[in-house]
Amino acid sequence: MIDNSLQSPESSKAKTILKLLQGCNSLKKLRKIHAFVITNGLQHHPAISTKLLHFCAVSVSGSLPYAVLLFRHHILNPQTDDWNSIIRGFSQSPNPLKAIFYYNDMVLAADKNFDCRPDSYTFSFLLRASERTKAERKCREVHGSIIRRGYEADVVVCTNLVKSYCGNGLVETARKVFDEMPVKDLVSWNSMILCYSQAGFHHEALRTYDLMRNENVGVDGFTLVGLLSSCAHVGAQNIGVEMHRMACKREFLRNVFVGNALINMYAKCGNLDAARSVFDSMIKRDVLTWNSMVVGYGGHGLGKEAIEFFEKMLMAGFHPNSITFLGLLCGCNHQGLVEEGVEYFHRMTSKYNIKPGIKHYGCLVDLFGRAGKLEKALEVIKNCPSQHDPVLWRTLLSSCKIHKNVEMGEIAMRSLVQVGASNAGDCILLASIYQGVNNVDGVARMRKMIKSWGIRTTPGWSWIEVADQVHKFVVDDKSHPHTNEIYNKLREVIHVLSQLGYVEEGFWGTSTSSYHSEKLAIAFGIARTPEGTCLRIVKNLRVCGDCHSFTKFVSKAFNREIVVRDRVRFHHFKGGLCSCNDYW
DNA sequence: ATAGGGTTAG
Repeated sequence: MIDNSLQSPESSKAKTILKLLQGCNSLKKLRKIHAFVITNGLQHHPAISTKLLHFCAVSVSGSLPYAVLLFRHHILNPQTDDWNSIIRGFSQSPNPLKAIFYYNDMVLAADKNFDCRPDSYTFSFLLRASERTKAERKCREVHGSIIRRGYEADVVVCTNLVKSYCGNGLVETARKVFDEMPVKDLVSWNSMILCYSQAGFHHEALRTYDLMRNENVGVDGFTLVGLLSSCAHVGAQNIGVEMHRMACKREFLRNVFVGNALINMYAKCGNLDAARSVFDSMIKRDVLTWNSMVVGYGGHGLGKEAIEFFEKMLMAGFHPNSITFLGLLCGCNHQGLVEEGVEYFHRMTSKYNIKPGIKHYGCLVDLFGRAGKLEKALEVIKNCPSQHDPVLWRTLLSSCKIHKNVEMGEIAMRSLVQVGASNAGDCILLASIYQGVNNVDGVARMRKMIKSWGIRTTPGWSWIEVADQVHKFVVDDKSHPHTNEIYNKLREVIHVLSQLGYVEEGFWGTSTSSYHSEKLAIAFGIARTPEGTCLRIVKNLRVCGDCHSFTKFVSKAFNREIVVRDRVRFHHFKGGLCSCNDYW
């Protein structure tokens, strides 16, 4: 029957239809073609129905419901290709679970019909579906099927498997699959690196690159983007510079993704000049390029520059998005540009139709709070759609600490308790507010609260990059292989500083014998880098008053520029002063 | 005929 139809005059019609399908770019045209197919009795012509199905299921101008219709009624005996089309269609649809259902049907059908066994393509689509459904059990099931059907050596299938496990939060399992792959190509390596980077395992990402280098699979733009993102997160500028060199050598600089990632890396490592020069050298830019600069300046507390770039961005014809405004507002915050910040906050909605998110409200609360307009800050929280968010109250609480406002601090604390989100950090904040006004009872109450809850604060850590190695320290860290050297150096540094007037501040006025992680990192940096080298520290919490003062003294006494990136912003220490003007 | 990879904020 098939052969007959190809021999008959209808075969020329079939050819026409296939050609029409190739140029089809809308559902409307598709319906016309389909009508033509039916009037000519060609709906069961295998080449045509398969092509039609593929188009409907996969093409952007196709239609998945239409594909289902074709699959059910026109394709009498679906083959692997047909199943693949429908599974692929659903795997990228809003309902990826259906892809898995179709796969189950396919397996049943394959018991009777040899022509519709799943192949490596099927598994690629299926894995994408199981990644998107966020069902780790499904992912494991699919893994089982892959092994049973003998595809565990297929590079593409395994790369998808790695991605799928990672997407489901099973990074270790993904790594195991990756390690067991008999053949790994450039894409597999890139995927593994990107997975780590996206999961926040930045050191693993960088370590994986070290392994990759020995494998002769090369490097491309994708590799660099993943690695640069991790460099940015851990503040590894030396490695980032190495990537930059590589990008220049291989002409990856035309690649917008690479350029953006470079700007971000330099900005996050505290080197805005380098970020700027990458920006200037880029031939093509997009919103992310501009955002990276605005966010870069904003994060450094350079509100004026952030605004300047924002205005340039508009003139260049780019549309700002919610991230642009986050950078802009952040810059206004740290420079105390209250009027400007408020103005941009309103313009965000009125002119650009961007709904402010919780972060934007947080910026506004911070903007008022930092500037001492605590009533205004409170008003913002009360008028905000998500006024039960602990982050906003916590922001207000820290503003109260800056301005030593007990009453407002208690309001913020009460709200935190009310929404059931108060933690030890909040108690410490309020305690230091009490401490500031010599309210002994208050301090004691907070101490008791922390004790009775038995909650511990987030452990702090600091990173420093010395000679292409990132070293991590926690409070009173003794795990570093050169602990003795570091502690000796630190004691020596403190001795030098104390002769210049530095006094160690204890927690709540008590003397303390503990060393915060950044002190250890700085001591290590001084011990291990040549004089004059800039030290770059990244830490997960805010800088405390004592460490801030310590770092200022170090920058002067040891003639070092020190860049500290804390959870919120950058501090550039130089000659005994900090770029934040002691306001952070 | 049909496959796998991308950066900001959090």
